[in-house]
Amino acid sequence: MDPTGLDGTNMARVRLIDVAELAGVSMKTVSNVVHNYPHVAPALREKVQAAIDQLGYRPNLTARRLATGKTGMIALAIPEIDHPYFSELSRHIAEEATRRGYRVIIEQTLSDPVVERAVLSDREAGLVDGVIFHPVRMGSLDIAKLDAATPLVLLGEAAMPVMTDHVMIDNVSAALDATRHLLARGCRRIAFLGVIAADITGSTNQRLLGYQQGLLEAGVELNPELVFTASEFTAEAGLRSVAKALERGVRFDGVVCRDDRFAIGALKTLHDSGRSVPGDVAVVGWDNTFLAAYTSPTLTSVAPRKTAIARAAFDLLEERIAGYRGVGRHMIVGHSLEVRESAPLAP
Amino acid sequence: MDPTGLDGTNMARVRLIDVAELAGVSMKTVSNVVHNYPHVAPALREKVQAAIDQLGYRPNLTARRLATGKTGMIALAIPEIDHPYFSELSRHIAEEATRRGYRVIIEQTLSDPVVERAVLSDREAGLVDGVIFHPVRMGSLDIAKLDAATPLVLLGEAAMPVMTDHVMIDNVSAALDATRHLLARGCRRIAFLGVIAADITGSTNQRLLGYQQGLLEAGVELNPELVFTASEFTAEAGLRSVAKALERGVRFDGVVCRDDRFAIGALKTLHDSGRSVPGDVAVVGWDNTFLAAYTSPTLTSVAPRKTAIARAAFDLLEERIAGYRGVGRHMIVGHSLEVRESAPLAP
DNA sequence: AAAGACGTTTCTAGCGCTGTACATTGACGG
DNA sequence: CCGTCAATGTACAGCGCTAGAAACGTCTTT
Repeated sequence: MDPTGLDGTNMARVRLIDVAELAGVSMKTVSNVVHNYPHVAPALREKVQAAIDQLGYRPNLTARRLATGKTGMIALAIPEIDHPYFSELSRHIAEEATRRGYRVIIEQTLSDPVVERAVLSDREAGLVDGVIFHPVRMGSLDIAKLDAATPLVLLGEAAMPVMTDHVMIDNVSAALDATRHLLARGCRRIAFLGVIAADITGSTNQRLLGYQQGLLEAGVELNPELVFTASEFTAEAGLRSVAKALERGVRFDGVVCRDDRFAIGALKTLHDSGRSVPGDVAVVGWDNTFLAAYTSPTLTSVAPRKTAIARAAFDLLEERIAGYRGVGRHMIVGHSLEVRESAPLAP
Repeated sequence: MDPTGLDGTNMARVRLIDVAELAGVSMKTVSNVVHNYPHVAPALREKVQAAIDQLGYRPNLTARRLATGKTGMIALAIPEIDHPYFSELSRHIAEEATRRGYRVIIEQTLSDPVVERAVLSDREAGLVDGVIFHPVRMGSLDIAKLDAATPLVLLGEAAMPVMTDHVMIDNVSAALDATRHLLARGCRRIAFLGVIAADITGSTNQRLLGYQQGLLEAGVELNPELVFTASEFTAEAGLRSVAKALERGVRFDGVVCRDDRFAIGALKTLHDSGRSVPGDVAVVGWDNTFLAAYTSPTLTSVAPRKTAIARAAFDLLEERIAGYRGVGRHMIVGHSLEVRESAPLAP
């Protein structure tokens, strides 16, 4: 390796000490200038700054981290980066992170329990100051067992260990809102899409609960045949699920979907089968991803306040980073129903 | 700070030396075990491993980085995380990264030149081993000027400095394919959506070029009125652009869209105005994001091979990381036309 | 039995930065 | 004229890990 960089292969990095020598001061003084420490004589500060500029010095963040013990990074662990809900959430998290001076490492778990476990183990590796994690397969117990020192905030409803901070929306009440909305339109045979056999996340159950509550309070009888099941969380599966129901001759005039992707699948089947939305069937989605605004018809959707989720998650995380060690806080973030064409306001 | 962790506030991290002491060996031996160095006596290895397990030791990655000079991280800088194309690309990059043992820091530039510049400066901060960057506002010159030591690979067509590696698809030929496809269906009045006034990226121009070539070779006259302009890169803007053309009475039987979002906007306007797709107008999108499969009708779309882009970018980046300092390589990645309902094969 | 040869383990100097402890200076009051 | 204090600077010991050099057996070889 040629530290002179003459051969262009290994331009030696400029270090603090190089700047110090050029400026004729100590490392600490340079460091003080870099950090805008107030008690540096103006003349010296100028001289040091000149040396920094001349050499093009940039502090080595890794070294800084080792010295300070802070990494300035947080990990965001989500099932899939390119799921619209998660990519939109990621964006809000990324923006909040920038605002608060953190960088974000994205970890894609693909809902793989092994990966989920690995993500949590990383907490201990000194890589990040904290982790925001949306678990799918790990339960409360699994998470509680890995009681690492690194702050952790959970998203979603899959697991809610007592000791861990948590941010979520009130799924029951949101599903209730969606169901009431359809009821107010006059729908009486309202379906729920969909239950998934292998679903370990609590979300679906809570949403189903809200849906049932809604029917109950309107005096509409629960009809098991109207609870559709799907094989997996994809638009395709939602499409098939609705198609099968239609084949079976199940009749319904409204659908609450646990997911925009299901809703998109539903819209497509309904459209392909010649039904009109919302004329024949009103459809409500969930997550209010940007897709909802561009389907035909546009999609009424339950809208979790993603910005608020990001902010709340960071609030909790930063308190943990600052040293809070108390019991887990469970934070409920607001939601609304974004009303569009697939289920407009009551006529 | 209480290193005993008795107060529960600052559980001391287990360090290499702690393990070494417990096992009664040197740090290096523990390190050898951790790294699976072959020449460690089985008995010792076992003893050390036991100590590691007992203490729950996990190496401090920051320290390792400082010692080795490798961070094992790469930065991915993209305009928007939640743009479907970029979120899908991110996923492929993330998976390729995992495969090759890297972690990914996501930087969202929001197409802000200041942020773009900052991202490139980070290259020098020793934070990452390399950067994969999809520039929008920075030109070749700007990028070339910041000749940092950290490896860089560019994506997209906005800037192509001679010295920098580059991965892209052949936009001209892809647009040509799309146009030919419509021509083969019998379309003769084919529109292009859309040109953006403030567009600094070369992509649109290249796509426009391919579109024009296609018309030319089919002997169809170019009609400036069929080149639609949009105010920004959103579905909404695409929608308005097509709506305005319809209002003006512009007639067309096909549209090549430079972007799936534009295509979605187009589909929506056409649908709302009572036109049938592909009956009255055939539509081709671009990027083949997952949206394309779930619109009604489904969307025929130019499909860059995102997996190949991710792989190529990493190939180039790893060569740079390994020490390659030659001129920039410009890698063309394949594409295809994913044919769906909005523009089916010729009847 | 001495000398190599080799496999195994220890020693230790960094990696670049931070922060504490300490030294120096000059201003100011008594 | 000395002591005190605040304002500035310097020196240097870590942060936890890596990796090359050196040391230490142990086993052959002569």
